Amino acid sequence: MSRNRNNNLMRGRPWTSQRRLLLELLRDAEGHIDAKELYRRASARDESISPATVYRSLNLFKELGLVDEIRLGKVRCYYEISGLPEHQHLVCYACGKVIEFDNPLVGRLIKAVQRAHNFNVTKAELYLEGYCPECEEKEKTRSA
Amino acid sequence: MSRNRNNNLMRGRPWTSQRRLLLELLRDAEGHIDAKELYRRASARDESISPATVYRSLNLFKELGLVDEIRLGKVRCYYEISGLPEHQHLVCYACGKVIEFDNPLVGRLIKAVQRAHNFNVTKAELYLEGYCPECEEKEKTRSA
DNA sequence: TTAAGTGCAAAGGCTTTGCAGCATA
DNA sequence: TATGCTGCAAAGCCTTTGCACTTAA
Repeated sequence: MSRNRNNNLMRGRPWTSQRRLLLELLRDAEGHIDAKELYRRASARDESISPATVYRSLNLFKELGLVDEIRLGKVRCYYEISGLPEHQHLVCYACGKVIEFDNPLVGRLIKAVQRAHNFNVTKAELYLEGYCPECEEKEKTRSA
Repeated sequence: MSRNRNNNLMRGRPWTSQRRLLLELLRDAEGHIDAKELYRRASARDESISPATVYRSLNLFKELGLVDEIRLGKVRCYYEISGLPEHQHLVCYACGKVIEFDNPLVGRLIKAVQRAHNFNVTKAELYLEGYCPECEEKEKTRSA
């Protein structure tokens, strides 16, 4: 069963040990992880794996719709398994903390834009940046 | 007056010819422009300007809040003058076309998140990706 | 068996940095 | 005059690519 499922996932492409490992790590990551960190974790389990394979696999996974690419904060690129419950990102400009949130307005917004521009929207990413309560407090203290 | 205004913009930092040129080009760009393109346009007017200056200036402008950094499509980084009317981006995955739109729901969404997480939100970016009407049509034709 | 994937190392882009000279304030 | 900016060139990062070897199907 797992075999069939993975064949489907890969749409006929070879199901290699590297791909299995990378997909497993992406699943375990629960949230976003960047290519560098993914390579680091993969190396820990298979020390011969190369960065090239990580990048090639991520591009393949993206193409197959297995992962979504997300850009957060300082132009870093993160990946996460597709099909996780939709969520959006709120990033603290000062400390870099990332909060994932979800709000029903996002869905309504997507539908509205979809209708207005006749676009077939396949991906939505809302990125909010600002200061978290703690950093906001520090900021105030410092300027006072 | 222009002198005072620019001194304020720069918060005491020197108002150099390069910075003046770059800010002028950013203003003329009307929308987003990436560092590479900005360098190209700057070179046309001052052939001795260096990429290093462009990057250094963009970082400074960002720091001073004069421009916003925006990530679109294939992890490219764009800049635009702050304070333009807020707008969001809709990108066609197939042809790369970028549509800027605006929707009042965005404002409501920001306020809701702001309240829910007690964040001082300073920037909001909504990125929608999908297929524009033309590419959607081609896609259908091809698979039929 | 054979098409496809992998590791390695090198090349490519974009961005940052060190340094000596130059310009703004 | 004295910070601070600039150009240049080199270094740094991250990502992609060419090639010979290996592996899944």
